[in-house]
Amino acid sequence: MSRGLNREVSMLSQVASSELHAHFRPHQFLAREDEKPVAIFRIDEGWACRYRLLPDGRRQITALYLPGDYCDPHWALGGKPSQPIVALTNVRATRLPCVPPSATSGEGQQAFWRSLSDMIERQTNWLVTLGRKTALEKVAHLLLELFERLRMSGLTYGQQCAMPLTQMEIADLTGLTPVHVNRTLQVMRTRGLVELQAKWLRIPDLRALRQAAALRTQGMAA
Amino acid sequence: MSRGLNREVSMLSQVASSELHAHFRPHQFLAREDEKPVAIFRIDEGWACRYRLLPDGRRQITALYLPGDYCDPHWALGGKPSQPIVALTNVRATRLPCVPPSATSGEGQQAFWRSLSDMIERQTNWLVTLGRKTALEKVAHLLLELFERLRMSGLTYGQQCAMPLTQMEIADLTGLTPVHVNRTLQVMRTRGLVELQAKWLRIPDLRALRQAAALRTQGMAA
DNA sequence: CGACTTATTGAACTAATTCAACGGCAGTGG
DNA sequence: CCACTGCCGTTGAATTAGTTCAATAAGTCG
Repeated sequence: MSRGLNREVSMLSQVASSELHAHFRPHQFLAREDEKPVAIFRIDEGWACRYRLLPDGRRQITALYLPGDYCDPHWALGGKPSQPIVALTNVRATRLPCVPPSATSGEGQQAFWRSLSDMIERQTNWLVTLGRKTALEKVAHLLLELFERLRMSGLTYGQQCAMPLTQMEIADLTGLTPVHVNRTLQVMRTRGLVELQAKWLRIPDLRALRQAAALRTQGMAA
Repeated sequence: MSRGLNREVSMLSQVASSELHAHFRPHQFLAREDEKPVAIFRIDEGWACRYRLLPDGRRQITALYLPGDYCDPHWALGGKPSQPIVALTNVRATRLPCVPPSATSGEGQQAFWRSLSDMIERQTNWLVTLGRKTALEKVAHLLLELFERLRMSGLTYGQQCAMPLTQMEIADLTGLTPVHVNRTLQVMRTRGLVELQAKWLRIPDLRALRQAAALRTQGMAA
């Protein structure tokens, strides 16, 4: 999924609306801002993100969608997409009906609510990180979250996982500049916190990285 | 960043569980971290907030609850409070049963879902602000959001509304230091963006403040 | 008043940004 | 094949937005 530049003949971004499956190439939109309530996608393969662009070009990515994620779950609450969603890699996704919350029940919906709940929780954690943490803590948080989310989906291999993000994308996720992301990653590498090369991430010491991310409670000098 | 100085009082924070109404004084908890799923409160009067504290004392406030808000709506999705909620002023609140999403319908629930949806939307906006905006934009965003939320509840008086937050609380909301909040407010005052004194906020030019906040360019056409 | 919290100001400092340049690598096109 | 182009990662130097430390004023409340 990382670099498989699959040259597709069709420039159509979506298959016919009656179809369940869709796929997208990097930079293609899964949803546009203020668009009509389209379907909700479940990502089957690849990465996507939601973001907002400020008038002067500053960009902040506000959610990352990995395989298994719904995209975007909170539309089911009645909102319209207020931010575009774009593919970061090649993406395979499944189109799901956009159900109102009161009309839902059953097993699949249970998973869906949990997914929404998780997204809110992650989002809240990022408020703390963006508001109060240092560059290194921010990047550590991101890489750790990626690894752990992928691990939950069985997409890690020992201490490793795919990491297709460019440093500029990492910057837009962490609220830093690409240059500073670069320098921060170098520090993390020399400290042995991460190994990151050729779009693969290896985390030698998960505990140390958690410590560096200052995520939840941890013992520190009193 | 705000130093430790965590002086949350640990008095009894709730009235008897059979009662519908509860009230809290500043620094009292409406909910504690990782507590059992208690009731959901609807704030009837006063302000409260949800926050996270880092081991070294840095604090980030992750949600602000104003009159009319549910506290916290996303618990209905099955999560437990992962962050404490504390009263910022005197608070009157109504205790509501914690309903599972699948068992809900009707008029009141409609409002509840919209409330959750709004909270997610606001939270997403804050990701952008904390990640990518300048100090002045951050503070402008906060004051603007406060004013517009209070206006929706009929709690504004012309161009004015209550603003009980201390500069330190503003700092913990915007991810700045209290000192820098002070200086930023002074700049905003001299630019005529806000008048702020004696816990009252006046916004002479709403449009100018919106501009300064670099929010989405759209008047919220009441 | 006295104790405390909050607001304000100055000066030194630093984490992160900005600007600019260079090298590698992949895709493109002759 | 090679040159060309664009993107991405890397590095250096100068700058700046925001922090930190410290001290003083101003409000609040018993």
